[in-house]
Amino acid sequence: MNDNGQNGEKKKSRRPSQERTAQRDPERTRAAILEAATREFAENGMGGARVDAIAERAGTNKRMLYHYFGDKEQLYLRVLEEAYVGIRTAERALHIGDRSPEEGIGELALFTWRYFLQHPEFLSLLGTENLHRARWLRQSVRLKELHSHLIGELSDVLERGKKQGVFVESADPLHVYLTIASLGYFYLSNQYTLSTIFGRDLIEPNHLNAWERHIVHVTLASIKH
Amino acid sequence: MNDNGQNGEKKKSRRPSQERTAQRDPERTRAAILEAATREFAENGMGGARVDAIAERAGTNKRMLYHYFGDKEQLYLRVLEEAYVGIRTAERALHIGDRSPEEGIGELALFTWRYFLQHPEFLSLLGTENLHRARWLRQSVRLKELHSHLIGELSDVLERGKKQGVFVESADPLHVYLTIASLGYFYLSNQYTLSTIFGRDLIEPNHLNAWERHIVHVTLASIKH
DNA sequence: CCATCAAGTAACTGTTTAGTTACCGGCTTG
DNA sequence: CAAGCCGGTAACTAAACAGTTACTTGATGG
Repeated sequence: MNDNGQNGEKKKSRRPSQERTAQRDPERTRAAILEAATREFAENGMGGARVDAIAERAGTNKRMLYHYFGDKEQLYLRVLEEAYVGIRTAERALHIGDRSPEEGIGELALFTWRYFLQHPEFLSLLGTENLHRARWLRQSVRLKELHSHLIGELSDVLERGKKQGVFVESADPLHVYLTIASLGYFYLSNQYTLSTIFGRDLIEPNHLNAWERHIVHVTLASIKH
Repeated sequence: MNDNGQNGEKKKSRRPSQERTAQRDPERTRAAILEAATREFAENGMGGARVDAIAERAGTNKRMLYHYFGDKEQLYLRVLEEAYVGIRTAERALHIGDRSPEEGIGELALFTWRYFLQHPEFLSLLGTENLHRARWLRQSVRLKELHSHLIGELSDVLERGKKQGVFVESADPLHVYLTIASLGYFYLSNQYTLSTIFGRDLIEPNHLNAWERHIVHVTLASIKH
């Protein structure tokens, strides 16, 4: 079908594509690259991730990657942004203000823990971004407004609890969120070194459940009267 | 050029007992490589660290690096091991059992927080090692015995507190340590993304002090009656 | 004073990597 | 149906990389 000497002029003829497989689907290709990049960056960090590996995982090639995302750094930022959008979107659906203050905080703690547990790639991306001192996140314009909602809603719940006399006056919304996130993040993201040095498999279901209860307990114990 | 003349020193002392001109200094070179590697790995991770950069930072060259440490991976493991030895050694000097149970736990929490604060490279190395699922740490033979002392001593303090009725029966030594470490680790290692998304400079001294107090408060609140 | 050996230097090598270029072919539209 | 745009392929390139080799320097003991 493809005749190399079609007009006799030797242009650098390459190997003809023999098996024409998939139909064209820009949206699918783009999404596949993003997902493959998420896995590759999460597993290997920014320095360890390979552009070739991403293209291969996505079932496409580097040309498309550069076409859709510019370069490795822009692709990485895109991955990071999507990861943040993912957790903040799920968080909004919680509506922690609909319950009693105590239940609301417990609910947020449970949600955060379980989200971390189900999205190890998010934790990993955070680790990588912090290794680089938020070099790429700081350039993001999309993410300024994304996080204020969380603190606002949490602040309301705490105020309500204080008025009802169940929470101490000193309870601070950022501190409460950092407490919840700390306990989940460290346990999961450092599970490999921790399991190694303490000789206990932290990912075992019983330990996981015990730690989930512990997070809720610690969070509430630190702000309750 | 520099002829000392005297060769009357016929003691078979292989080492020149004093006053080495320091042109050549194996011990110093070795230490310089280890320190340079610690910084390079902490700043760039395993995948991002460059062997050339380590040699240059150490004021030497790659030949010496490979001569003393074998290859990049062995050097990295060495750096990681030294980091663990550093914190566990400092920890032992605390003797948390010498005080009342409550003071002992508070002391451990304060120490851990301040050690993390003063050794950001340790946190960074932990992050890198966990990204790779403890691939190198698991191969280490030196580190099996290093950590049991911590849990043992902590366990004693908790038992004493339970007998005195100040701590709840459910208090678990590993959970207590993980709580302390979580709160310190997450705040510091994720300070860059956190400061960016929440618009607050977490490394500012007032915030740092507030978090230090918070860690002690949370830790004790979670185990006290 | 010279043989030896360890400390140290610098240029080199084969491979890997991010990013580019040359080319292909289906689809739309004038 | 020709023109050309757009999704897609694969080979290519310059630079960066981990690791090696050939060599120099200087202290020490015989």
